[in-house]
Amino acid sequence: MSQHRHPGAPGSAGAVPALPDLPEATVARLPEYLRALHNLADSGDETVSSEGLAAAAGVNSAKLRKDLSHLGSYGTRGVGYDVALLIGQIESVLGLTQRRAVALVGVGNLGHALAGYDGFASRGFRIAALFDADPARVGEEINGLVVQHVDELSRVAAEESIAIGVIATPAAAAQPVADQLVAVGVTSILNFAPCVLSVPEGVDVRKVDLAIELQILSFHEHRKASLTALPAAGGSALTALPGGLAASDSQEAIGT
Amino acid sequence: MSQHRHPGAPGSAGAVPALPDLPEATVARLPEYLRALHNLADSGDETVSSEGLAAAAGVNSAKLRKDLSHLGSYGTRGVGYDVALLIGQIESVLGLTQRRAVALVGVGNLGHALAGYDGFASRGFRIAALFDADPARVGEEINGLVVQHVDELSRVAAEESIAIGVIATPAAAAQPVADQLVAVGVTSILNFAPCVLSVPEGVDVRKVDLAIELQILSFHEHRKASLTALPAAGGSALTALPGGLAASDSQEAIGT
DNA sequence: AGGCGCTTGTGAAGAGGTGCACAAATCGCG
DNA sequence: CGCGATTTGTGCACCTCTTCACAAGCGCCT
Ligand SMILES: NC(=O)c1ccc[n+]([C@@H]2O[C@H](COP(=O)([O-])OP(=O)(O)OC[C@H]3O[C@@H](n4cnc5c(N)ncnc54)[C@H](O)[C@@H]3O)[C@@H](O)[C@H]2O)c1
Ligand SMILES: NC(=O)c1ccc[n+]([C@@H]2O[C@H](COP(=O)([O-])OP(=O)(O)OC[C@H]3O[C@@H](n4cnc5c(N)ncnc54)[C@H](O)[C@@H]3O)[C@@H](O)[C@H]2O)c1
Repeated sequence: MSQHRHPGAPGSAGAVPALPDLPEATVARLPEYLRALHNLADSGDETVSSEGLAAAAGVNSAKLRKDLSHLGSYGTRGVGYDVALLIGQIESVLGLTQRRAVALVGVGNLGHALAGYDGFASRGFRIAALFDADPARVGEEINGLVVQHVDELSRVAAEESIAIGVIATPAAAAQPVADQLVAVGVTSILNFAPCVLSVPEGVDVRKVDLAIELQILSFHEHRKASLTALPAAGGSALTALPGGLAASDSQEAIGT
Repeated sequence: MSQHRHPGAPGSAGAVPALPDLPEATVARLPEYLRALHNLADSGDETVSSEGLAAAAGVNSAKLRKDLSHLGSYGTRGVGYDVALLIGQIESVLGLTQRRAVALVGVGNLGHALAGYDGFASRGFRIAALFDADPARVGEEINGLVVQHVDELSRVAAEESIAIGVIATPAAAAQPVADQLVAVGVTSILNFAPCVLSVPEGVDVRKVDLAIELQILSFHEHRKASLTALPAAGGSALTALPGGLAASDSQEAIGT
């Protein structure tokens, strides 16, 4: 879902076990498990079965068990998993034992929302600095943080030990900003701008594009509409239009 | 990456070809191709090779060709793809020939940013209504739209033919809001709240959780730090700590 | 007209992920 | 102390997705 260049093995090709080397799909689900576990802990639950946790995380229980087995987690047969222990395990694997410092670049419409969001703090992150290129924005205070000019990035990155950069600038500025982040040593970037970033090997980029999400939903909406419209019609009109699909797409599923 | 329940075949199990039935992975990439194509079109390019488009979209060229072949797209061997034609094809497949109406529920911190974002309009969507439960927020005008009380949802959904619902409320309110959306006929939901939504079959839910994205980045950051720290150390200290990983995680990759 | 270089479309192999189904392990209870 | 109920961990088969490699097709140049 984004750019990842993790070669199969590190430099030394010997029998170094290294990290458990989780499947990427598992890594992507661990945070969801973690969130569900925190909910359970808040509810006072001390143990949870794979079935229960799977339901809370919205996945298949077999998948969950396999995921947890990958990180060598010790559940107890006949009982389930110890909630507190599992939270610790997952946080450890995800590297959340330390609170990572995040730098946010681009404090506009979206950047403001991100900067003002307190949900990051409770999930292992600390927004450590805000940057913008617009002099009018520099100096503004949001949630106790003062927006700094992007030229300060180099200095601040060192001071705050920035681990992750978040880009919320217009698309045109995203690549230069990414280059700047990489230049000061940031190796993880979360990009909200709708564009592809080119970064050197070893730097991870994840992208969030809301319009893409909507367009994927649109596809399914479109497909659902076609399916409900066809069975009565005959199904031949559609295959006859390879390029421009059927026109019966105005009522959609509203009123199903 | 979210909840999808699309059974293999529709009701009639006959030889109805129905829609091309694209692989889900392909569907997820089409919007990216579309964005890249629009950029090319703006640059005046009339044709593009799979290599060129793949680079612009950040994917492998073989993958791109296979994706496009799935939707029966006609490129020209020796030349490439006609940009304008391909844009039309993809928009048609994604159901973007009509501008879909989006309802946004929860006009808080994040909701404000979404409501004020003009990038949706250029990508096939129209934010048609804003809702909130807070009486203090109702009546506020954002970008020409007035925030309405969520109780009006039923009436407005019918009037505006809402196709997609976006949830930007606190997690606790997300499920009730989803239920309300489903009740008024919305079959596609984009959820920003960090929680699992339960919806009836036939309703598609996609989820965007920024904290999860950060946590995935954190994992890779953590892993990279371990890898650079180990080769010199020896590699045994780590396997001896199944639960609490190595402590050498303070310098990270900063200064690599 | 013919040949040459370029690019698409695709078969096939490989890699990765999913889910079933069941053996192994643990607890509680009689 | 043994037994049954329960739940984990995992081998295996299936499926989807990715990637390679190359034949087929197209346009251009001579
Ligand atoms: N607002 C949303 O809801 C939303 C939704 C989806 C995607 N996005 C994307 O997120 C990005 C930001 O959106 P927005 O609505 O906040 O835009 P915006 O114009 O409101 O904010 C962009 C900010 O980035 C700053 N900026 C520009 N160049 C910069 C640079 N080189 N260095 C540092 N800062 C710089 C600008 O001064 C501005 O403050 C855009 O790429 C947009 O497409 C936004
Ligand atoms: N702000 C961010 O950057 C950010 C980032 C990641 C995730 N999120 C998530 O997005 C959601 C919204 O975040 P936020 O920062 O905007 O929160 P917020 O509290 O600022 O806004 C929530 C809004 O939802 C409204 N609301 C509450 N219950 C409602 C209901 N039943 N019906 C309609 N509206 C209702 C509230 O009145 C409020 O206006 C949260 O779930 C949050 O975890 C936000």
